[in-house]
Amino acid sequence: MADETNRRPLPATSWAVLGLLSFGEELSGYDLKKRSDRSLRFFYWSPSFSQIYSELKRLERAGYASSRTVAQETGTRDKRVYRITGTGMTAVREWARETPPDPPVLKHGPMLRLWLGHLLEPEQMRELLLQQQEFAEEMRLRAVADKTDAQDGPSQDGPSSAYPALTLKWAERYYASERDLAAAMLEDLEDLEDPAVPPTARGEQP
Amino acid sequence: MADETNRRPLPATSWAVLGLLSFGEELSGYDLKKRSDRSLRFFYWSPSFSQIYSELKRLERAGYASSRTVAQETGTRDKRVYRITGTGMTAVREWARETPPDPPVLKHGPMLRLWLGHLLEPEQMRELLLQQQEFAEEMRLRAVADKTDAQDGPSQDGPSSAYPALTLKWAERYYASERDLAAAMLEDLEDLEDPAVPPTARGEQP
DNA sequence: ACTAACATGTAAAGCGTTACATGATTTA
DNA sequence: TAAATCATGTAACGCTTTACATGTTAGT
Repeated sequence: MADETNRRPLPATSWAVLGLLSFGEELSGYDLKKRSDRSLRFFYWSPSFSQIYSELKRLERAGYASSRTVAQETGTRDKRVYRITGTGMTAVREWARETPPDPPVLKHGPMLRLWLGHLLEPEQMRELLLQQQEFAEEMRLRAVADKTDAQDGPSQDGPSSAYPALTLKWAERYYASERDLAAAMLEDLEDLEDPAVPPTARGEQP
Repeated sequence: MADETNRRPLPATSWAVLGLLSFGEELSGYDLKKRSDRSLRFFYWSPSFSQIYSELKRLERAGYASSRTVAQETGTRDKRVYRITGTGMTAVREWARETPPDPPVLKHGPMLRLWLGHLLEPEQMRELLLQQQEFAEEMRLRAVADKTDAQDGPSQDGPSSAYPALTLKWAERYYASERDLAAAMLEDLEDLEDPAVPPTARGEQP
């Protein structure tokens, strides 16, 4: 039963978790965290285990998900699995359609350091940018891997995995760009430290 | 005097605010919020007024900043202005040099909606992407404007504004890419909805 | 037998926002 | 003289993480 005492709108994270369930599968908190790391992670952040567990409780309280315990074979262990309800499908659909998204937020730690370049040695700035390139390339490769995973296992009925695949394609390009942006800034940095060759003198006019 | 009872490491936001002070100016909380909106905002998020005020108190308690009240002319109004201390400069320099940055975090609300494309109408997805393009272009233009502002007003002594300008240049490219990524996804979406012309048949072979 | 990974949570604490309160200054 | 902006905070609240607690399963 839905507990309708909570009239406050749910935070985006709740909808993200309910979104993971909206593909129709019955999943445990642990499963949801893994799915989250392979999808949400690339364009939204992936919530911690403990938050996923508490979001699931909230969703159940709201009537948007139902749970049951599953006992495995002979062991006494029981795991709790969640499934989206009809009410939940209606609610998440309405949220996705009607609630205008907040502007994207970027928290870019490395760029924060580079902004404080007057406190760093040039070598440290280069190091930061190289690490950033590596990170971006690694994320890009993971997005590619998860995209092919999602396409190879189209599973059964459920909704098409076309849109998740589309966002992973977006992520692939996003991290490629992130990688190239680091490379470009590396060049800008060299121009700055070597004023003998001003940037306008490179690659202009034959 | 520094209150050394607090041994916990400061959160990144504290360093960001101290970073704003590390350029040497004496600034009020209000000033800092404005600076933040014109620099940090593009690659890190801009904290709220109330958080800036509480961060300033924490920085003063830690001995990293000092404040004094300034009375304007005849009015009884007094404003509090902050300046970084020597200890503060040392601390923020060490933080920037020694503390490895967390990986960049992106919270992309529009992409979260698009990932749930099976809950939306195609027209709504197009609308989301168009708004995203607009947003990205607006941010890009603001970064350009703030970059020229920063270069035109090199002010007096202080550290060079070269590194802030560099990060604004990065932001300019970042938001240009964000804009183009939305356009690319718009095309992918059309390919998806019109399977008569598969994507591989566009622009390949003569 | 031991270790790593699986699995499910609770508790405490801090981060960060929104709403609220207050008052001065400037502009229309 | 009314409204908008400048300016400085406090209080309440909720989001989110880290640390902790507990036990199972699978591999070596």
